[in-house]
Amino acid sequence: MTEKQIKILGSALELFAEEGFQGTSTSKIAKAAGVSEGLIFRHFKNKEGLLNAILVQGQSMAITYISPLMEMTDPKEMLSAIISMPFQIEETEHKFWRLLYALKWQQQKYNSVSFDAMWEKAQQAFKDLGYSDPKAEVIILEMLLDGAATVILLKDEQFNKVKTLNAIKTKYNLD
Amino acid sequence: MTEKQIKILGSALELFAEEGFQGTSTSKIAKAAGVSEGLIFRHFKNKEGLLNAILVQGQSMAITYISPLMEMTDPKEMLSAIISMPFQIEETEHKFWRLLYALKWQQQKYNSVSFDAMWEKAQQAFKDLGYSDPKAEVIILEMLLDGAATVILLKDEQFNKVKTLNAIKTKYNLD
Amino acid sequence: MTEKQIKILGSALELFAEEGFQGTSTSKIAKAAGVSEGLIFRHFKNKEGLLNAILVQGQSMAITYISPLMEMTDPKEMLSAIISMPFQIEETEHKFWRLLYALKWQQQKYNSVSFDAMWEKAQQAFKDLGYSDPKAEVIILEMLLDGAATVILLKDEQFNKVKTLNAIKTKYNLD
Amino acid sequence: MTEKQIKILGSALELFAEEGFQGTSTSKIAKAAGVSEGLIFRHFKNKEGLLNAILVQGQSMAITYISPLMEMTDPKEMLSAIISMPFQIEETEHKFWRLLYALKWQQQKYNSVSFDAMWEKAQQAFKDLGYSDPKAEVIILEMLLDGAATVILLKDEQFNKVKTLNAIKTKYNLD
DNA sequence: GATGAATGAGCTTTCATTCAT
DNA sequence: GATGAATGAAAGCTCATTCAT
Repeated sequence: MTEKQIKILGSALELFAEEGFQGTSTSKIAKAAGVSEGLIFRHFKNKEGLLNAILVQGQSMAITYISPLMEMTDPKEMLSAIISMPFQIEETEHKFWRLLYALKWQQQKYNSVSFDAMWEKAQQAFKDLGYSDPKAEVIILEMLLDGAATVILLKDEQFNKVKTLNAIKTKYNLD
Repeated sequence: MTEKQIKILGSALELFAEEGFQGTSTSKIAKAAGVSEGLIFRHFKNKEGLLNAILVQGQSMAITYISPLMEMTDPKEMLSAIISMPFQIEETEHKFWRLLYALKWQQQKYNSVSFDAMWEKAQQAFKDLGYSDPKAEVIILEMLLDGAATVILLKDEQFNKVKTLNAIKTKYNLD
Repeated sequence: MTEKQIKILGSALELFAEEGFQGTSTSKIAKAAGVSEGLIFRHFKNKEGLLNAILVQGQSMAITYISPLMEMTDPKEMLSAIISMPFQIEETEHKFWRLLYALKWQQQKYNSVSFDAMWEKAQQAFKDLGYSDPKAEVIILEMLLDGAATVILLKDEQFNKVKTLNAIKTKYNLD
Repeated sequence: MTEKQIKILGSALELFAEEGFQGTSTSKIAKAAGVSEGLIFRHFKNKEGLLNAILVQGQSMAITYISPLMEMTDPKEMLSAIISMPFQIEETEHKFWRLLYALKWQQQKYNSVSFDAMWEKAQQAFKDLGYSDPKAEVIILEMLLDGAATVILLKDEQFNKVKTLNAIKTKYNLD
């Protein structure tokens, strides 16, 4: 990837996250990246191709997150790690997740990042810990973390992250 | 409101919810409503005016939901009612909430529907029930219900709503 | 058809005929027609839709030419009329035929105007006149008239039309 | 000429003939030739330079056709040879002639291949054979052969070439 | 000689909006 | 109130061409 390609991807991510995919024009992206508009299409074919490139990039980042979880053996440790995830989104990745969460509502085609395997393991963990309905438990945890991510991505710093995370962990007897 | 105005609002809501505000053209709305494109602008001035009209309409509907909660005195009953809310979104309102949730990500200006008063009461309820950190408790419940609504609005019927609702209520000792 | 639609069709025909379909930009057409560029698309959907509209218009004109031939009973009269056709293209229709002949080479999809029925009758006429191979005779006549039209449309007035027409008629014993 | 230059010329001819000069992009040519786009411009300066190179190439081929005719002394033999020309277009040259015929309609600047000298000789031949109006006779023959070439180049094999050629020769008492 | 990144102008098309009727 | 013709700006995208390597 050339320097300009990286610049384009960066500017596009930023703008897509802030103003939406449809709300961002390719000319705006080009200007923000300091690049001719044509170059976007030469490298990514489409506006959608540009989006896909961002998504692919993010996906490999997401895998970096999930894979260590998949190798944990202690159920408590694993659940704790899962729960911590949304609370540990780094500044640099913030934009990507904001985009991904926004896209969920726009079209069903953008489910690129899949956590299915992780939830499977979580269900096993709940079973190991003696929960009576592990399946329901996973659904509830999914909801909770989805909501947590939403709040963190949209109104970060309007609440105490550490305290909230600990409170959740306490609910699951993980501290 | 004339019949045509209602038709416009209905088609707009449907399309905005499905394809996004920016992703929906006024001509598409006009066609769907069986109305000339000019009429939209005569009645609602703007595309944004159309969105606002939908939002206002929805807000009064939302109030219908919240106000009975505000008059409940029993904390358990109230919390139970709050928790049930996302699980009871009716078919007819589905579109509206989908739009509202999607808009959250697009721009910060669309926070039209506010539940602040409700959460205030919820905090009091948690305090009454002897929770040690009612504030954190409210935040967690907000997250959980936001996540529940998300899942319900996006992949409805891929899980057992009744069972999940009951499981949550059990967690809060509400059954 | 509104006045502006007619203007668009007229300018488009002129430009397409002179500079080719691909060689003519919609903005040029709009400017020539004294019309906003958007209007072209509102009325004709596409650049290709515009071309089709021209072709349809021309087709009905062509039928005006052919239908009287179809009712002639005297074979000599009919052949004479067919042969005269390319030599009688009027100034106003010149542009249309130039476009049609140019399009033949571009894509095979533009065979809109069909003379099949006419050639069928011509074959019968040759048979009636005792020609030994009417089928070949028709093919040759088709070639000759196609070539005549080409020359007339491309380098009009570089030769004596009346004299040439008469010479051809003489060849077929039609004078 | 390097191998790549030949490849470029070949692909360009093919595409120009099939989709027109304006309808063919340089990038398409480059791709078809398996060559970088820049190379086209290094070798031929322009898209138009590329066309000219093709035309020059074709012209020398055309001369190969015409020059033997110019040395014939027997008028009948010569006319017979002229008439045969369009019916003997070889597979390999098909593309070139298609392009040349298409270009006639696009712009007047592309009259590269000239047969003037040949028609001059044809006129003399008609005179020698006692035709009353050799000039008109030449014009008619030009038309006929132009039409023949058109039909052959556009809808080859939809008719019997040999039979048609013979029928024409018979008309001119050349068999 | 050859590549491929990069450009900028121009292309077709869409879209929100206005206005005469 | 309602239509539909009309606009002009901006959108996404293509294309011939240049240039550093």
